[in-house]
Amino acid sequence: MPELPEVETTRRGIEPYVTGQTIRAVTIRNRSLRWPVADDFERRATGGRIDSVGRRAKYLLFNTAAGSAILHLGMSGSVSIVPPDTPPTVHDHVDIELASGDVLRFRDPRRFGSLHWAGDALEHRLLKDLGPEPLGDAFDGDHLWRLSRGRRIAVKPFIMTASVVVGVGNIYASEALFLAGIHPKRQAGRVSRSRYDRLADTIREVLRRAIAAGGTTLRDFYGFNGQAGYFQQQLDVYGREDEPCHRCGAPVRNVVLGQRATYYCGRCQT
DNA sequence: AAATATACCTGACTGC
DNA sequence: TGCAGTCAGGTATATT
Repeated sequence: MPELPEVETTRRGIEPYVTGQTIRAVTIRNRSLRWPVADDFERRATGGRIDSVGRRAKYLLFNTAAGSAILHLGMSGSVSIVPPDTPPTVHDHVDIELASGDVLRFRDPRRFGSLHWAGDALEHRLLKDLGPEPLGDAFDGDHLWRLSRGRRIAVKPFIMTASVVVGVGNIYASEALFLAGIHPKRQAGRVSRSRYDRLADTIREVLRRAIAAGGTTLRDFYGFNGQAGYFQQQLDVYGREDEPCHRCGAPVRNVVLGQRATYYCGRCQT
């Protein structure tokens, strides 16, 4: 399941193959993604030169002078670079053929992903109201503390809210809260300023480490070249129900919080 | 306004 | 072996 580290791993993987390439053709085999792909996507994208491959939150941005393709991998999406004339398989929904002959291929079995075109990607409705990048300068403990005052929502769903901070998905939310020693059910408005400083640090730390490890492969995430990430080997709590806490040895607990599996140590996290 | 529920989808897994 | 049922989860949107 792509979270920010998986998307960033993908971005870095495809960047050398895509940057500077002109889009020769676009083939969309299935437009029924999370939102239907616009009818004019092919026309607007074809012929443009991809000057850079960017990322905002978990959206990949293929930037041309005329605008950007905005690709979200959803839960099960992946992109790969394949040689010319590689036959598509059942869930290969979009091909972007480059001047080099390589094809940028989007596969998404569950079709929770999406593909848009925008003249200015950052002004697109899906992007314009997003919170700061967790690895950027605008994100710190003070930001979390200010936004959380008076909020009764549990801290875990709070840090997973896109208008608060982007890119903190279910796995890394549990991990960051463990490292910060904060109970996931604690009300966001009742976490102290100093603990938010610590939490901002652990969010950055866990995301950086996961990017360095090539992402987390839990079920069906693989990088652009089919390579598995290996951050799952470093997970402290996620998916470790009843196994001993790495810090104190107490069994890791699993509860559902806001419809999401949540893992934590009942002794270390308060 | 904030909190919570819903919708989208299919592969992987479970239990019979 | 097969089948029905359950679960997973990102996130915009609808509902409370």
